[in-house]
This record gives sequence, C-alpha cells and structure tokens, in this order.
Amino acid sequence: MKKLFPLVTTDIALFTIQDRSLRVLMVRRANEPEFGKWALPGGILNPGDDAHLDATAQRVLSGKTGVDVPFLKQVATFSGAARDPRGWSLSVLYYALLPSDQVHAVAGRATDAIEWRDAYAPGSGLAFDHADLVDAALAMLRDKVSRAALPLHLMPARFTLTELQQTCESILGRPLDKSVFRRRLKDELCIEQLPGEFVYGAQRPAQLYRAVNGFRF
Amino acid sequence: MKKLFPLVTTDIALFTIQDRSLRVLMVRRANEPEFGKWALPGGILNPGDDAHLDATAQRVLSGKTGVDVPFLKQVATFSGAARDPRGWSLSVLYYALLPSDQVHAVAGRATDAIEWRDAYAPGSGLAFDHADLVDAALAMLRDKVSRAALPLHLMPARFTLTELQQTCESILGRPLDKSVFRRRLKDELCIEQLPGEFVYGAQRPAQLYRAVNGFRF
DNA sequence: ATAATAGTGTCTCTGAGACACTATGTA
DNA sequence: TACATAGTGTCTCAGAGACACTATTAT
Repeated sequence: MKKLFPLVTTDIALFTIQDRSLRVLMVRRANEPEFGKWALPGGILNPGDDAHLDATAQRVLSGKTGVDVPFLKQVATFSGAARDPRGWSLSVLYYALLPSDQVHAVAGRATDAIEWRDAYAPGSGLAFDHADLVDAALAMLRDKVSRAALPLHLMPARFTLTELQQTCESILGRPLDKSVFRRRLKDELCIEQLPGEFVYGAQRPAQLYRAVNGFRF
Repeated sequence: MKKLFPLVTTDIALFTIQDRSLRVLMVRRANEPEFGKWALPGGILNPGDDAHLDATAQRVLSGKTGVDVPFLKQVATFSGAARDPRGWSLSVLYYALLPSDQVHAVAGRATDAIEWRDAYAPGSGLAFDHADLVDAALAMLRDKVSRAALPLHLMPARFTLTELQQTCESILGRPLDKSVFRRRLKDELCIEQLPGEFVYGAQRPAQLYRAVNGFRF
C-alpha cells in the first residue's frame, strides 16, 4: 500500500566536549528498521502534543537522555523516498550543546546503549543517512565558531580562557593563537570575569570566567 | 477530527531584480484558507511523485511560474499547530534566484494573480506566517552576499560590473564602494570578461562579463 | 569642450597572525 | 631555583574603506 503521508521525525545532534575533543551522542537502535545500528537520537512528531517541531525535538531529547538543553537549533531538513525503508520520510535535524560537566548525567540516565563518539569520526555503518546529518550539524557548528561565535553552551558554569580556547580548537579542528583569541574576547560582552576566583593547579592559577546570562549563540 | 499527520508543504521565495531593486514573487490565494490573501508560491508534497522535497519545490515553482530555476536552496522549516487553520502543518522554505532578464517570462505564464513585491516590504496582511518566511529567506540571501558570495543567478547572461554591484547593493540595502567591490572581484574565479564585448550607452562603454559555467552560489 | 559613466591608484586604518616576552603559581 | 602554564606586548602584513584620480565615449 502506498503511503500518502510522509513519516515526520526530528533527529538531534547533541554535542559535548569530552577529553578535550568534540563528541556527538549516538544511540543504538532497538527496533527495526536498521536494528542494532547506531543513529542520532530522534523521534516521531506527535501533532497532538507538540506545538511545533522545536517542541518535538525537546521532548525526544529529554526522553532519550533525561537532559533539557537550554538551546536547540535547526540545521536542515532531510527528506525523500529512499532514506528510510519504511517509505517517504522527512526529518528535521537540530543540534544542541551540552556543557562538558553534564556529560555523565546523560550516560547515567539512558536506557538504550549510547555512546559519545568523536564528532569528526562518528563511525561507519550508521543508520539511515545519519552520517550526512552529523556532517551537516558539525558544519553548522564549525561555521558559527569560525565566525567568532563562542560555544558557551559547551562550557561548564565556570571556565578559564584556555579551556574556552581548547573548546573552539576542538570544534574547528585547528590550533588557535592564544594572543589573537584573547584579544578578540576583549570586545565580547558575553563572558565576564569572576573576580578573585581562580583555578589552582601545578602552575600559575588561571582566572575563571562565566557566560553572561542571557547570551545568545 | 484530530489530524494524525501534518500537512507537509514547500514554499518558495523567488527573488529577482526589477528596476534596480530586489523583488520577491507573491501570488494571490485562490482557495481557502486565507482566500484572497497574498502568499509565497507553495504547494503540497506529493510522496508519489517527488523523490525528495527539493523536487517538490521544483515542481511547485515550475507549475506556478513556468520557470525552471537552476538553483534552489533550503532556508528553514516552519511548523506548528497554529500557523495554518487546517491544522498541524510543516513547510520547508526554499529560495531561488531568477535572472532579471527572465522576469517577464514568469508574469506571462502565471494563471493566478501574481506580483513582484519589494523584498524588503512585501506588504502587510500576508497569508499564514509568510511575512516571517520572506524575512528568513531575505536574511539568508543577504547573509550570503555580505560574505562575499556573488548573486550571479540574479544576473542576466551578460552583465557589467556596475550592474553586478547594483544587484549586491539592492540585496544588502546599502551602497558599496566601486573600487573596493572591483578589487575583490579580481580574485574571484566565477566571472569572466567577454573580450571585445561592451555595452554602448550615452557614456564610456562598459565591459561585459558573464558567470563562469559551473559556478556555485 | 563638457557631461557622464567606466575604471584605477593610493593613502590610511583596522584587525589577524606570528611570536617573543613577562607574570605567577607549584615543586 | 627550575618549570609550566597564564597572560601581554608588539611587529608585520593583508584587506577594507574612503576618495581622488584617469579613461573613454556621446553630444
């Protein structure tokens, strides 16, 4: 029987920083089709519950990971007759950023098998066209950061400038000059110093900063 | 009765240059809902015919205007229960560029009432959320051009550098410096001089150029 | 010659990059 | 003290902007 309506889903590329490298959350599928393959977390639109697709994405992500992200951005819409064996399908891709100090909250909550994969090498044999989706989300994230946007949603509540720089480097995949990076930050209004708060390690302590609340990515 | 499936449509913001200003094609709706209001050309996905949504957009635009555009780019997806009185709907917005020497081909072919409206002031009382859609498409176009992309798909087959500059100015909404603009073009590989071809007017003739075929926007 | 537009030359200023330098903690 | 990392100063270079200048046609 021919389908008259497409299957409408959302998929979410949830990024975080782990071990100083950019990771994306993948889940192992527990149902057909593509049973056992790894995919981005995603779910089917429920017109009765969801006011709009952003709400679908929030609901799906919350259900799969237990995390409510403060920030969810549409990347692109993938569609066609060939991408899902069940028939004509349409998926709206979002990306979200998880602060690095909340990574473990996700892992603990999940019921299915999940993995944080290197965003630049999420593995071969992913379900559906999800390799393309990861690429698209990553490209959008990289693009934003390369245009001087700061990925503050990936940072913990308090962070040093070196940590912020390392996060940007993980996203861009290339080293940045410390002096240049900090010079740019002078003009930014979205981070603020925490006076008197430092990280003490085996060297000179580093000044702590935080995101100004109300910043936008 | 509650809808279980959303209405899936595509809308297209077709831009062109007319009288040196950026225009967008609007059509007057001939059916309920929003009968008589002006809207972007759009149409419903047909899973049986359309291999993917890009094909839907091509088909819809071709049907409404008789023009096959060489270039159709996804902008964003708009969705929700409130935007269409028929119920939960989802629309994938595309934009396309029509060379200014083909504007009249569209006007001649259309069956419904159509108008080329100023893209920066498409009118009040547009159908659905189409005022937002125009804004989004325009923002994406402006963004591209402000990042040094050349809107060659808006140009006729042969054009002068002054015409190209005026097109960019129409999109950006601000004047550009001639010297700066041309200096940038020196490094661009996407346009080429047509040796010996000039436009003769009431002044010094202007060199003609064309887009290198295979350029990408 | 004059008007009008096409097209170029050049000065300045800003910001990115490179990289050396200073500062301040621990061991 | 040495060492490691935090943080700053400075030189250079490339590109943007502003704007004056030259070039070439019609009238």
